[in-house]
Amino acid sequence: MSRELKKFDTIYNLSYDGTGKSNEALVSLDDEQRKAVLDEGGFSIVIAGPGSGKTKVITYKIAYLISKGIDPRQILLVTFTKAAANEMIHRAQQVSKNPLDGMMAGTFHHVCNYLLRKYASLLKLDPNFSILDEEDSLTIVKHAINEYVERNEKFPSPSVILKIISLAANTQRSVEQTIEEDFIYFYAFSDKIRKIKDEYNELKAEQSSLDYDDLLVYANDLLDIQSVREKEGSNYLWVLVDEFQDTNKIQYDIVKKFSSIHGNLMVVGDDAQSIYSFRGARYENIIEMSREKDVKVYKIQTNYRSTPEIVNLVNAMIPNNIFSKILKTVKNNFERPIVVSTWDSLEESVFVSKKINELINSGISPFQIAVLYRNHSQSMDLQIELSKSKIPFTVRSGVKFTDSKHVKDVLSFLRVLVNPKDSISWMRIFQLFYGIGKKSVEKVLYDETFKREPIDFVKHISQFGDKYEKIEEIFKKISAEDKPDDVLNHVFESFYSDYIAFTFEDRIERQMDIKRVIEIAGRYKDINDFLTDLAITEQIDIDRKEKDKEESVTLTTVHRAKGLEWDVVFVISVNPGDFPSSFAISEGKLDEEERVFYVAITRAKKYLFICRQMSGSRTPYYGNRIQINGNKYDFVEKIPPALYDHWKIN
DNA sequence: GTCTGTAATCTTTTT
DNA sequence: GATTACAGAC
Repeated sequence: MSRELKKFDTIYNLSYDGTGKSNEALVSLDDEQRKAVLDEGGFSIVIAGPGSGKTKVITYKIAYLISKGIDPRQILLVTFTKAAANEMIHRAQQVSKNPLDGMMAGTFHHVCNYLLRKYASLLKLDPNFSILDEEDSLTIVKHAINEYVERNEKFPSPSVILKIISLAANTQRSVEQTIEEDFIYFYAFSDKIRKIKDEYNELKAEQSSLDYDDLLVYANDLLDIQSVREKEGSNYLWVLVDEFQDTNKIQYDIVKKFSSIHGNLMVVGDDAQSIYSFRGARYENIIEMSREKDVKVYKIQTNYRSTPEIVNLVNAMIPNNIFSKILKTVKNNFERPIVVSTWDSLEESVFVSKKINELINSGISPFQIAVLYRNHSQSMDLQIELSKSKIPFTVRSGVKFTDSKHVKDVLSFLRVLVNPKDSISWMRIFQLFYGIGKKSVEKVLYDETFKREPIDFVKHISQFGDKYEKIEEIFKKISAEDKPDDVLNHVFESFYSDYIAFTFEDRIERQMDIKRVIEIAGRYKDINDFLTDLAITEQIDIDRKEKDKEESVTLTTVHRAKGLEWDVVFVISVNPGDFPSSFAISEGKLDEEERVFYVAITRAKKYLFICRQMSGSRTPYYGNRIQINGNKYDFVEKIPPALYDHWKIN
């Protein structure tokens, strides 16, 4: 492990202005934070409790490195979302007053995508590959299933198959091993599922398409090539990884390879906040790494976010406390968290909505209020209630805008232009035209000439019949070299606008959506850049302006609330079966649910309301309603009663 | 072969 | 509640 940095014995070296005279920046860090920032190299882990200034540590770390003369291009920052990366760069820039141009920062998917486009030829990949979302992947899996599974044969559903294939990739295990360890119930199907996976991979290769997992898998393979690892690895003198508790096996491997040359790696995370095990995340990565040789472990455990009352409750609920953390608090006493019991979901919605109204009237900004829930459907009643009360709200969970049919339809045109082999998109396009259904699509897709030169072929596709005329017309006017918004504009004006008007009830909204897509596309010169960003950047806000967001209450799943904070937080539907989910109860995966709950309650700065329904959980799908009284899966039962006030609403 | 209306099925979390 | 499968009309 090389130590490229000199040891610095004073804290005066980091400055706002880069002159080395002011120590203002470092003084604003506490002792725990400062130790982590001043770490001089090698492997280190920062165990960061919620609200302990983790972002601050990373941003100061970056500023510190830059003040030592390290080129921003020598730093690789991997974060959980693109938004987090942007935020950190922005703040690091403010601290250091130095531009951070050229710094590599983004999610694993961003970093891997970058590598793959750059070195595609080494893996015999088309650099213009499409990125498949879950729906696309599922479509292909279904095709693969048809190859091996008889009609009416009893078999796990396509989405389960995809889940198994995906988990296997993320944990770098074989399908058989994955089934044995995590899906034992499907043991009898192991052989067929492996065949389906092979077929699925072949189909993707034929279409030059990669799914989300492939981005990681191929990038990891790429870094196994010595020349690539050495070239990329020596680019990065420092590697920083945020939310390390949510990295999975393959991501951990990628990190190791990136830092294999210089050996300066700092990971930041909190094992108690690991909530992505369904895609292979292992908080054990932190523990494993902490046991490696020469690793330094820093703990930052002072909570700057929440009131002492909230921190007390949080401390009582820390899951799998391996590093025996206990949060310290710095804020003044305020109010105790409140457990609110209502009869059912409707009553709960009415309560939350009324309370929000009160809080807003007392001067709290709607922007500082959030409602968190375990799954999206739990927000439906509340959405209705908030609308009735005319309380503005923004929903972060649910179907992503870019997943809606109309948006995917128009994007398909862009996708086939850059990657003509993308038959998933061709299918979508063809079926938009009246009179073309599944059978016709197959006929075209299997046509030899089409297979060879799809784009040229569609310019004469009307020889297949009159119903193809419109397609021919459109493709004569658009090309891969055009700007993305020009292509979309043409598609929209020449037919898709009419298609919407003819097909959908909510035509105006959908047409507006497409216009907004075109507007966003206008920020890009290159079609592929635009498509890639849409595919792997978490949220493209489409229907709301920044100003609207500031004036509205946030509704979100706990998963999407990661890293965020609000003055007022309502956690709703904390009923056994809802939260923790019935799924987790039946699978015996309660520890992860506890961590999700922990993440939820640690988002609150001043007011925390934990809402539960006495009528029991509303998950009829899994059979019996689960009674709440005395239930061992009841989170509220686990909180010492002295730490909260109880309100009973009726 | 395609379109359309209705019945059946499934429902966690996300890049 | 949303997607999918199926049946029957064109």
